[in-house]
Amino acid sequence: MSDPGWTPWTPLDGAPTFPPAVLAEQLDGGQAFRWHRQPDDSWQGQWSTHLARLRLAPGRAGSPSPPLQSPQPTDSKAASSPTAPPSTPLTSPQHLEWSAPIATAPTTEPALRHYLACDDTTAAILPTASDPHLATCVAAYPGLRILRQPFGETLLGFLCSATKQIVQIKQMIALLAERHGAPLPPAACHLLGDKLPRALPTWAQLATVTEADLRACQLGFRARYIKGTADMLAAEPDWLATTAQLPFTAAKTRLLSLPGVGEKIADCVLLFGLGHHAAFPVDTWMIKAMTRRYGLDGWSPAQVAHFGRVHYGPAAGLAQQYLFAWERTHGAK
DNA sequence: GGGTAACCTTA
DNA sequence: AAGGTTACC
Repeated sequence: MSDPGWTPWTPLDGAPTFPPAVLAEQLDGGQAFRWHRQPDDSWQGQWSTHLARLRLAPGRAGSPSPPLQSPQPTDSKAASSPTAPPSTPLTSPQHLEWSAPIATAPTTEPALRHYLACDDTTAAILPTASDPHLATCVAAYPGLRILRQPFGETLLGFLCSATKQIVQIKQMIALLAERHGAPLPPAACHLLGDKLPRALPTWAQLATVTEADLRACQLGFRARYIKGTADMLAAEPDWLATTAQLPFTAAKTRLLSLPGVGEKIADCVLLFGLGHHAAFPVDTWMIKAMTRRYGLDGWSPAQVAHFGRVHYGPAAGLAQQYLFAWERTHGAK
C-alpha cells in the first residue's frame, strides 16, 4: 500500500533501468549518505529540501499497490523473480518508480531526474574497448551514474568521511540534520510520524554551532575541521557560489585551502558535488584496485591519481566509481 | 619530498 | 581497523 500523504508509485520518465544491486550502489555506495533502505526494499532519501522514495518496479505477482499503467517493456524475465536474492550484481534490470509527499511532488520529480543524472551519457566515453577490466566493471553495474548532489552538502558529507565507513558517515549526517537542520516546509512535515524530516544544516547554520555540539554528533576529530571550514565559509559568504563556477583545477585549489580537505576529499566533492567528472578520488579501495587489477604495486596515492587521470581521461571519475563498486564486492577474488 | 604518528569513535 | 588530513621529522 502507498502511504497516505505520498503520491502513488509512478515510473520515473527518462530513468535508466537498474538491476537492484546497481540502484543500491548508486544510492548507498558511498556517493551520498542520506538514502535509507526501507523494510519493503524501497529507498527513502533527501537532498537539499527534497524528500523522495524510490523503488524498482515490483513484478506482477503480489504487487502490493494497484498496478499503474506502467508499460514494463521487455520485462518478461524480471517478472519471473521479483524477489530474487541479489546474489549477483547482474540481476535483471527493472524500471525505477518514485514517490514523494503530495505537496512537494511537482517540484520533486524534475529535481529527482536531475539528481539521479538520468540524462548523463558519460559512460559512453569510457575506454572500455582498450581496458578489459574496466569493461568488466561497467558490465557488472549497468546504469550506474555519478549523482548530481548539492555542492555544500557534498562538502559536508565528505568532511565526515575520513577513516569512516558508510554506515557511520550516515549516522553522523543524520544527527547533524536532526539536531541542526531546518525542518522541511510544513506541507511535508506531518508525514513521517514522530520524525520530522529536516534538511542538512547549511554552512551558515553550521558556523553558529559550537565545536562541542558538533562533536556530540559523533564527528570526533572531524568536528574541528567542519567548524574551521564553516568559519572560513562564513567569512566569505560567496565562497560556495564562486567556487562552483570555477574550472576544475581552480575549484580544486580552493577546496584544498579548507581545513580537513585534502586530495581525496577534494576530488570527491569535485566529482559528486560539482560535476567535474575528470576528478579521480584515490582512497584505500582505489589503491587496492589499482594494485590488484593493474599491477601498480607500491604506487603512492598521488601516482595512482596521475595514472587514473591519464588512463581514463575525462570520465575518470565515473571509471573510479565502477572500479570502486567492483572492488568492494569482488575484492576477495 | 617521503615516512610516521596523532586525531575521535564505533562497528 | 575504518573510504583521511595534518603536523613534524
